[in-house]
Amino acid sequence: MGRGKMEMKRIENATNRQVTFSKRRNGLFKKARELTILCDAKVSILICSSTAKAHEYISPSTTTKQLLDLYQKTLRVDLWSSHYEKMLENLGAVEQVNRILKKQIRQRMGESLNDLTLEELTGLEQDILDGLKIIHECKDQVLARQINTFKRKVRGVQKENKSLQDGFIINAKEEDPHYEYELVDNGEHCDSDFGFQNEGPGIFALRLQPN
Amino acid sequence: MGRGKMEMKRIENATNRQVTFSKRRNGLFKKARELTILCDAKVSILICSSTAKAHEYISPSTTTKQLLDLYQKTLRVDLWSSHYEKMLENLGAVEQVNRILKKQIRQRMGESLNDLTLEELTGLEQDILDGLKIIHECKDQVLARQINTFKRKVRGVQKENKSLQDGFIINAKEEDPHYEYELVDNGEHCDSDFGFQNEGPGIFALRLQPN
DNA sequence: AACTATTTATAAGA
DNA sequence: TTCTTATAAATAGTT
Repeated sequence: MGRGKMEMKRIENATNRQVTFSKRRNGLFKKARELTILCDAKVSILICSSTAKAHEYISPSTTTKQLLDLYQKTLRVDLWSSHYEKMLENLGAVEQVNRILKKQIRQRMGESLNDLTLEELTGLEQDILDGLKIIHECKDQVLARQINTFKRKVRGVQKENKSLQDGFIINAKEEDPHYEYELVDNGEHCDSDFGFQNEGPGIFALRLQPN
Repeated sequence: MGRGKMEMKRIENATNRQVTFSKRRNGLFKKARELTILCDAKVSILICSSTAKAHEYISPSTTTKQLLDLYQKTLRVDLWSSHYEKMLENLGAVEQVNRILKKQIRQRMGESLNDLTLEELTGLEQDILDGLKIIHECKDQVLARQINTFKRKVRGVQKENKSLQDGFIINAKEEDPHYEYELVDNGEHCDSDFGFQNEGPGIFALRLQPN
């Protein structure tokens, strides 16, 4: 139908193929629409073009899913089951992992210990001690960092004070030559809450909740 | 296309409707077949006629299910969702829990600590110490129980020995009246592997594996 | 996207 | 259903 008979084989020219696809897809959908109206049928068309694009026609007043259900029912096929099974399997596996993880945490929190042997308890204890050691080291590092930061800050402030003092002392000396000695401070025994300013009283993210 | 223009509305005569349905269904399938060949596309057509009969066209070298999957993927719809929405949600939630649990365990093992504040580290440490304390208590209880069991056993054996000794001593005294003092033992400093007989060298069930 | 020469689909009738 | 055939519709190639 057109200027010359078409040979029934793949159109090699990609542009022509794309154009023909568009035209014929529209034609197909039109035919489907007509069938729907004239014959009171329900039609679903799914097309994936060679460029992997999806196209769909579905009769009004129905859905692809409805039609699929009807189709499965009358042709006695089951398109869902493999999906369903896969997902169930997946869920089961994840839940299993979950149970194991929860038990590990419970045991690390001192629950569900009754069914452990002495050797298992000793192993658990050792694991916890290992972790604790690393956490201690980490904490020490954090503390050391914060102390250094604080020291730097103090040194900065001291320097600033010194400058101010120098100016001040020049003035003070004129009135009282002993004034400068009362301002000396080595800055090491400060009880400031260094570094904690922004951490607030929030809930500790890592406090474990048994469940 | 035929003798006279068709009005686009349901054909009321049931026979005519059925005949037209047959013809047009074949026409539609033929068009689908041509589209498949000419344009290298994959086409699926599902039709449910007004008499609730199902009819299907599917491009060769594919299946309805394959095409549905492809279609869903490219159009980002999920036909299964109404079936599996809950399950998916469920899976997502369980996976989320899983991730959190894994992170907690990792942190208790001394990993992933870099993003913790000093307060969080301190909280984590305290949690671990709390758990450890309970585990120590539990271990002590297990030990105490095993020692008691052992003591009972020893006492039983001692009693038995005593009976045997009594018989033996009666015989021994006749030859050497000092013999009985060399057998006295309070049973407290035994280094037996009491209670470990059935636990073998197996892997400790609770040694945590990171990841 | 629009045109048009042709092919194709199909409605009605047999 | 299938065949025939007049006619409507679809569309390949072109612009």
